[in-house]
Amino acid sequence: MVKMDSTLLKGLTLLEAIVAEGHPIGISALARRVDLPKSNVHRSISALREGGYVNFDAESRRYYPSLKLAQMGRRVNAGFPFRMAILPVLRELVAATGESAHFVLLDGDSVVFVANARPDTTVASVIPDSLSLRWEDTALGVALVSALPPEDRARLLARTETPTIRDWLARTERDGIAQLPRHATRRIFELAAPVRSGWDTVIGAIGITGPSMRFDDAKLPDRISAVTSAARIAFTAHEGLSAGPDHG
Amino acid sequence: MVKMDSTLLKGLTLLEAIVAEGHPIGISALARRVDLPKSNVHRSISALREGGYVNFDAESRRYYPSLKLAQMGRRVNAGFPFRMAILPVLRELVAATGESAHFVLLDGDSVVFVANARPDTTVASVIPDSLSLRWEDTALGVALVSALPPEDRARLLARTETPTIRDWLARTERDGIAQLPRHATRRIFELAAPVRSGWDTVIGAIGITGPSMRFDDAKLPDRISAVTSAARIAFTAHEGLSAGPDHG
DNA sequence: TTGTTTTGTTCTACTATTCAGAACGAAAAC
DNA sequence: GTTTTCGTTCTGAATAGTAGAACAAAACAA
Repeated sequence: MVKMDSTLLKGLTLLEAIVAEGHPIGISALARRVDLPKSNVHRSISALREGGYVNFDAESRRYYPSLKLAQMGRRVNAGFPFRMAILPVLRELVAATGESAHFVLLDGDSVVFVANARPDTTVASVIPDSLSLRWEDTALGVALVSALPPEDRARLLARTETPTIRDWLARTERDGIAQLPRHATRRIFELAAPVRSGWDTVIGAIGITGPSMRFDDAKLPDRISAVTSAARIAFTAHEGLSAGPDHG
Repeated sequence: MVKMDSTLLKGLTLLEAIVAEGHPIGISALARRVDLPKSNVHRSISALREGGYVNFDAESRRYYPSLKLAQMGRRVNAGFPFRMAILPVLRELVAATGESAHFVLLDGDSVVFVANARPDTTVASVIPDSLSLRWEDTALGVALVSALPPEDRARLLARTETPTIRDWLARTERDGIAQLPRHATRRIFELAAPVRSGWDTVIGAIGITGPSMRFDDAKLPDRISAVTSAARIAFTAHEGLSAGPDHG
């Protein structure tokens, strides 16, 4: 076993617990949640406070996360290696199709929108960076999962209740592209393909979205080829990058 | 002096350094940056890795932040007490003016967009949550700074090079509202007022933005009164909340 | 190639820090 | 008024982090 700072790990777990709580929480409740002595939590939280990661509501004597994490999160996303590499590809996809382009990564049961590019023209629906969506709720997610190794795909499938998802997955695997002419709740269409690294492991998905009214059968072949070619060049053009995150 | 986990604090500083770097970085460079022994950094970074906060690029043997922080950041922002309290006020402002409404907090030399609301209609420019902008680049920031205690304002002014900013600040202080008919780079107008707590300390700024073409002198008085009244009710309506973050 | 420097990683004895439970007054709840 | 829960401080004992040396593997220079 590798040596490491257990104190640091415990503190981070504590921070996660505070974040997960979603509202200000007191020492005792927190100690119960993470199963640690009160005095211990009290000391650790002092460090988090000193570091500026949590605020203290003096009136209710409760702790809640400060905005520091939110700002660090933005920086992380902005400088994420994948993002830097993928952005030019997305811009090209926007130029080719005139629609918004997106790149997503899998994280647990969700897809995270790591990078987005949109046309200069006015758009109705905007996807913010690092938005997290259930994979089965978007073509990007379906495209990604369709290309996963069987065991991983099975594990994800076991946890979903969407009845038609298996058909959609099968169609996507056959065509190499996930199509969604009209999103269930948002009035948009989606077109997405998995992105593979040089060794054929899936690392994400790339795709475009736009108003459903622009889901035109005549334009479809061109758009499909634009998306698939974007997926192809996505990482062959940037081989210098590593195989990806080793977590998640 | 209060007792606290110094290991945790050191680890967080390390994490901050990795995030600040903006690109993958090795152990030695990192150790130099934070002025700590290599072996020390190595051990701490193992914990960060175990926690899923940093990834390891095996090829270059360099470390970079994972997307975990980005996702935690989103959660933090979504559940931030200020945000919850201010959102209804913003929605009302949107209803009254038909333009996008925003609430910002000061953080260092920047304003952070903590909460945003926008009309149902299509909008060209969208401000994402927790966007960070230099205060002098937006009317929201000018409104906030104009209401700061003299010493704080002077400190911020000393660090800016924008020549016309003093005039703008003076006008804002006189009128109680910051106006910007046309943004320097983006084609929008801005209208903003400082938000004070019950004890007359500034805690943020509230305002609206929209296309410059809609900066109509006839509508201006109504919009100004809408913004100022929103600033007034912003925190009298939510006295239950504490005075705010104790950091920043 | 060869030699030199820098890198990431492991090991160690020393020491400082965290641990866990008890104890406390102050609020809340009953 | 009593009991429970709360946040906080205090301990000795035990553990975990410290800093420097040592190492092989890369990267660099000549």
